[in-house]
Amino acid sequence: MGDKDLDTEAEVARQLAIIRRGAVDIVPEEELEHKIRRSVISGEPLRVKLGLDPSAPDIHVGHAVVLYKLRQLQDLGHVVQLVIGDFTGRIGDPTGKSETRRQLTEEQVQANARSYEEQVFKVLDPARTEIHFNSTWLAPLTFAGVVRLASTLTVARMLEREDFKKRYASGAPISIHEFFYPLMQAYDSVALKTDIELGGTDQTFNLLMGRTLQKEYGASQQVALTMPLIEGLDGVQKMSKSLGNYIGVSEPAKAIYGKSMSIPDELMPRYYELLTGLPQEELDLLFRGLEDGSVHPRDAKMRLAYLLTARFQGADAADAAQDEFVKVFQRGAMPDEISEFRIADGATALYAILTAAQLAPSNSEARRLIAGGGVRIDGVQATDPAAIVTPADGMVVQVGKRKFVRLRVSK
RNA sequence: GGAGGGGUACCAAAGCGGCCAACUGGGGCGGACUGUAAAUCCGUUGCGAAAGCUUCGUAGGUUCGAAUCCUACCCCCUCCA
Repeated sequence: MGDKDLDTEAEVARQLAIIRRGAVDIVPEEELEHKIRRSVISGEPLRVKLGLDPSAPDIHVGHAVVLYKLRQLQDLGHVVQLVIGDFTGRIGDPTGKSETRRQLTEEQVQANARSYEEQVFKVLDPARTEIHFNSTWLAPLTFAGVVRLASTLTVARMLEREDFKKRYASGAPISIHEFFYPLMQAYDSVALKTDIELGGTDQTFNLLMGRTLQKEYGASQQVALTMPLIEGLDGVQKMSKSLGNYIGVSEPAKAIYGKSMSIPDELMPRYYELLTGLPQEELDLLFRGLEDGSVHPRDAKMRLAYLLTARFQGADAADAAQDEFVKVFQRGAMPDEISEFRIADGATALYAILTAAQLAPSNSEARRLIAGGGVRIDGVQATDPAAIVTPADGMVVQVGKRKFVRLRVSK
């Protein structure tokens, strides 16, 4: 074996190690190794696919886990194929939700795609990213083509999929067309000659379907690379928009910072591992410090919050968010910037002000908040639900720990 | 197609003629403690300033009075075909 071969093998091993880090599963791993070796020798980058749902362009930190992995692959010289599922989105995701997905217009799809780009490029390298729309190859399929697609697998095989299995077992309805969702996603891989497809562990079935279908169509089979689904702010449920336990990558710096600070301590290592990209040695050091008590969990979390905020909103914004956090929550002072609310001059019921300024959803709720001691005016607790207040220009009304509004009196 | 069971607030789940705006648990919100963590404790959780008004699958009916009884309809589940 010559030096060149040694170099090649070292490079293959290096890439494998990086790709493996944090991944739940690589199926099959030997194939990935072959693909990498071929790529290293030929200088041809691997094509790495990620499918995106066109209807929900709100990327949160949970998605970022996968994006980070993609970024690592890009840094290894490979190319990312983002597939906007504009066609897929039209027939409904088999999530078991009853409401039928509404059809998106061309304009909406385009707008969502742009929104995706903006968010995704906070992590990905645009120079190594291709964006595709799967209507390009799915829309022209004839019925014969569709039948051919469908003939590649059996109902029993489809029912291996967890949510189908459950719904079938429990007697919940499964529409035939839902079977096409995995098929279409798999066909994307055929059309794009994908080498590796990424996804959360919930995507395992779909990713493997890609392999099956590629084989059916005589193409080289992709490797399925799954990443963990990260828990949301509550520390229990998977991060998702519908559960409201997410940190959105486009949220204001303050929100990203604050939400990060509110995660349970137990979740910290996971977030550090999956979202910060810090070197393993540094993580080990940190985790050891947390265990033996030499690092205060609060400080570790502040650093995490800072890293996340800086990643998605820039270092300057992260600095400001951290200063603000220390000021408002650790020292109990007022934030620098408080949104303003215009109010007419003259005595008004406090609860009415809260409702009008959207600090409370209804007058009844506002009254409860006051009675519960959750309302402050210029830092002074107000406890009388029937209180009448004469608003002064600049007066700050606060609900709970984090909601502030400055009153601006219009004459 | 046949037989049975069920639809109650964000979720789960009591209530089965007045004491029910509806037990209880979870979740949410607020307070105390703190590190906007966890755990714990307390309060609160339809709207309305109030009087009161609208809620218990939908629409009618019985009654002084219904989430509770009757009728029709819709939906779900279990077993059988």
